[in-house]
Amino acid sequence: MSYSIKQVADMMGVTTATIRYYDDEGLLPNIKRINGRRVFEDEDFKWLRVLNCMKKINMPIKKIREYVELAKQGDSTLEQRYNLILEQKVVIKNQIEELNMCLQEFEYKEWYYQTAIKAGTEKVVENITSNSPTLEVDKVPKKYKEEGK
Amino acid sequence: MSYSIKQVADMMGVTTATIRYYDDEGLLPNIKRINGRRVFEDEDFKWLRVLNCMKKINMPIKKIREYVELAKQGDSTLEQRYNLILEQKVVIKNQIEELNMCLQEFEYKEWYYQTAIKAGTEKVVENITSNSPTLEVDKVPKKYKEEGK
DNA sequence: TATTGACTTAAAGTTTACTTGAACTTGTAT
DNA sequence: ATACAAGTTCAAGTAAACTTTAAGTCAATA
Repeated sequence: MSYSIKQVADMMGVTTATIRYYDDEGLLPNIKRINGRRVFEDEDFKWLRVLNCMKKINMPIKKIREYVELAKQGDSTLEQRYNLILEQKVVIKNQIEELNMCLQEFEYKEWYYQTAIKAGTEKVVENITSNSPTLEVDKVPKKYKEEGK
Repeated sequence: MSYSIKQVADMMGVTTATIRYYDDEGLLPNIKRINGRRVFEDEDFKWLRVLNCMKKINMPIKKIREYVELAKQGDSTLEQRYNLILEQKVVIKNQIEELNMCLQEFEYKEWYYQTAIKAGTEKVVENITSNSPTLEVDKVPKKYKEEGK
């Protein structure tokens, strides 16, 4: 089967302009063209799935392109790509952990508002609330920093 | 106890300029001043913890400010704030689910590269790989869309 | 044959979230 | 007394990731 840019855009939940932008940025190597139009094949979805993930974990386009460039160089970069994947696994796991902390905070807030709504005021709830200055800070740096450029 | 802008910035993992920016954007209401300097107290950390979470789930500043504005209006907005929290809980849960899908994809990739490295080439692994066009699309829209403004 | 709709490129514009710079104030240490 | 570190405001600058616009191509349908 083959797919138009619009079909792929819909599958990824973005606009066709965004797909073209990704292509311009070198994130979509080797996409077939027919009469100048991009044609996506089943084979291309292997990479599109990974790209989709990389976008979701907020990897910057520049970093995704680095991976693409490595892949284009073939077997000599297998180790590098493997390491990149391992690093990203750590990033994902940390993100999940942080989100779980946030979920807890929001579950507390849920209870907080339920209690306040019952009482008709939040004055009642406030003196129960903890106010110790503990903040959940990233174990891993904010977003992705340049690691020597 | 009271804390300087620098101490709070460090706790949140951002710069003092970012804290000032948040303040300018109305995300830090009622911060005490001594000689014009911001002074944070234990009480303020209740909100800072929530703010920290809202940032981590990528709530746009505009949306966070909406919540702050509601909170400033007092008990009459309890229901609205409760609903906002419930919505955000859904967002967090979806994000966690998506990240788990990504983790799986990356775990597959980990195996992929281990296998390829052993074989010395990825040619061997490629014909095992699935190439069906299934993409994990957001159940919840990309980021936060305007919900009627 | 004419129109329509989906595609194309290239360049400019927009949005968000900071970041930086310049000029100034204040409390503490030498 | 003087310097320095850490704070302040306000305005302008930056980076990333799209988004929009303009002008054009192409295949299929009325």
